[in-house]
This record gives sequence, C-alpha cells and structure tokens, in this order.
Amino acid sequence: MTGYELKQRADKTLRFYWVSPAMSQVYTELDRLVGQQMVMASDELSGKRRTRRYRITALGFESLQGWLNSSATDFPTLKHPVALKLLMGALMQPDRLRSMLKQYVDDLAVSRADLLAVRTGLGDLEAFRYPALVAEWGLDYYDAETEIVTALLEKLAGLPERPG
Amino acid sequence: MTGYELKQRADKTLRFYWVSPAMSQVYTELDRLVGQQMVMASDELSGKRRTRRYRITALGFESLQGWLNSSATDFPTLKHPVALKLLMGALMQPDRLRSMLKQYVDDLAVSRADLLAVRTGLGDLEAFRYPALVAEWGLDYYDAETEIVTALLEKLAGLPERPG
DNA sequence: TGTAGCATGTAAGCCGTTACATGATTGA
DNA sequence: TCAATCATGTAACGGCTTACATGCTACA
Repeated sequence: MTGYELKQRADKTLRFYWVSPAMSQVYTELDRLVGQQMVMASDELSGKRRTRRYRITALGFESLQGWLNSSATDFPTLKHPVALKLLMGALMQPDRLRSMLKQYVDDLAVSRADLLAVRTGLGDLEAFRYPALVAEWGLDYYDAETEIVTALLEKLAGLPERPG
Repeated sequence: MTGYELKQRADKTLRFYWVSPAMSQVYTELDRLVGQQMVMASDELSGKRRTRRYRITALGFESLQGWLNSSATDFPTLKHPVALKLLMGALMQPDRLRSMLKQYVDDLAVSRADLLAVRTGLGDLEAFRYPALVAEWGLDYYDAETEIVTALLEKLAGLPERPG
C-alpha cells in the first residue's frame, strides 16, 4: 500500500481503537521501517506522478508475529472528556451538562453507524474473521456506552437541580 | 493541595478516564498555572521540610467554569492494545491469543475492584454526587467490557482452529 | 477552469515522558 | 539503620501534531 492509502485505512478503521496518525507521521514511520528492513518500497510511475508502494518484508512479518505472540499487552488507556467534565458537573449549568451528554449520545450513534459500515464491508469471509470480531466488539462497546449515558441522562432528569 | 497529593489523587481516580500525568508534569503545570494566576501557592515549613500548597484563585475558578460550560467536548480517544492485537489474531498462536484475552479479563477485574473502592469511599453525600456518577459509569463500563470479552473467548473456544 | 482528491514530504514545536538529582520523615 | 514514602524540581528526549511546501489528476 501507499502511505496515503495507509492513512485512509487508519482513518476508516484504526481510529476506533487507536489514534489515527497524522499523514506526516505515516511517511516518517514508513521511512524508519524501510531503514530497519521491516518494509520495502517500490516506486511506480503512472503518467508524471510517482507513487511509492510499500510491502512488508519477511523480517518485518517475523517481527510483527514475534511482537504479537511474545510481548505483554498493556491495559487500554482512555481519554474521556465527557467523563472528565461530568466529574465537575456541580460547576456546570444543568442544561449545558444535559446537552453535553445528549451530544455524546448522538456522536456515539454516528460512530456506531460508521463502524457498522466497516463490519458489513468485511462480510463473513474467513480471511476477515479477526477484523470482524474487533468490529463487533466495537459495536457492542458503543451499545453499552449509549445505554449507560442514556440511563445517566434519565437519572439527572429525575433530580433536576440539587434536591431537598 | 500539594503537587504530590495531586499526583496521588490522579493515580487513584483520574487514571480511570484520563492519563495520569507524571510527577514532573504536575509540578510544571502548577508553575504555569501560578504564572497565569489560575492558582496561588503558599509555602509551609514543618520541621526542615518545605511543602508548597496550591489553591485555585477566583480567576482560575471562573476559567474552569467557563471551559466546562462553553467549550465543545471532544469525543473520547482510546488506545486499546488488546483490540489492536486481536485484529491480527490470525498471526497469533491460538493459545497466546486466548491467554491475552484471559489476562485482559483479569486486569479488568482488578481495575473494577480499585474503582469500586473509590466509589464506596465517596459515599452518598450530595457533595460527591457527580464524582459518584462518574465512578458508577466506570463500573458499568468495566462490566460491559468484561461481558464482551468473555463472550469473545467463548466464541473463540467454539472454533478452536480454522474450521472447515 | 477550478476545486477536490491523490500523493509526498520537511520544519517547528507541543505535550508528556523517563532519567537524573536531592533531601526530609516515618516506621519496621 | 535502612527502606519506603513524602516532597520538589531540572534536563534530555521521544512521539506526534500542525503548518508549510509542492505538484499531479479527475471531474463537475
């Protein structure tokens, strides 16, 4: 794949469980990987445009497999601005707090729809079994989060201001 | 609070929905905030040890409130090494894949227990209403994640190697 | 013909980390 | 007495971003 294509792929799928890197980083990392003989590059000329296409080397593949099988797996890290603000909900205007949570529910629906399209696109081919499992995980995750925040909104509606 | 205490607080609670900053960053940020008149520092001498205690200023409080109420709230970002590896599950040894997922379920239980202790410590005081809501959210989140991964493990057990 | 998308890169800089450096206090 | 914890900071550096810079190609 080209650097450009890798970035598109990352924006489409990787972003659901990792940060999608900037274009510039994709190119720098590819250069680094070429230097380490993890990937090889080949230039293609079509018309006046040069396109550099990368493919993984045997060394790169072995390294990847070694990393997957041997290294410890870190616990996920989360940066959750909605939870962070809710923590200080007492300092927020009640309607602003509610609209933030409603907005989050809407955003979750958008993300879920995007991810569902990815899942559907994968089909039921054996070759995409694991990517499909990850996508399904993500869909379940969005469903759970949506349920939690919806219930939270109802809880807040029940006690509109400070009660008593 | 002192920088040291803030770091402890972050390690105990903030880490569940944000990255807990390094000690050094806590001190640098506090310095910056003092420079911006967002917080004020006062030195306390007890014996030979100097302890610098910080408190928020009126300006800092207003800024915080303004940020909470007016700014847009970003969608959460996640770095999920387990999902990342599962995506390439086809390149992993089946037992390594399974043990990774089992380990993750165990880690989730540990995190959940830590968070439950935080929730319990908050009690049902009105003053801690919002922190309590955030903690409960986290508990629900861990429960959902645990259920999803447990189901995933069963799905994988059902189809041990490539079927067909 | 002009704009969106394809395509590749460099430079500056921010955010946050680890490593380094120092010393007091408490309790086993 | 010695290890853990309290307590504060500086320096170097890594990872990643935004801004800058350039040019081709397809299509409305």
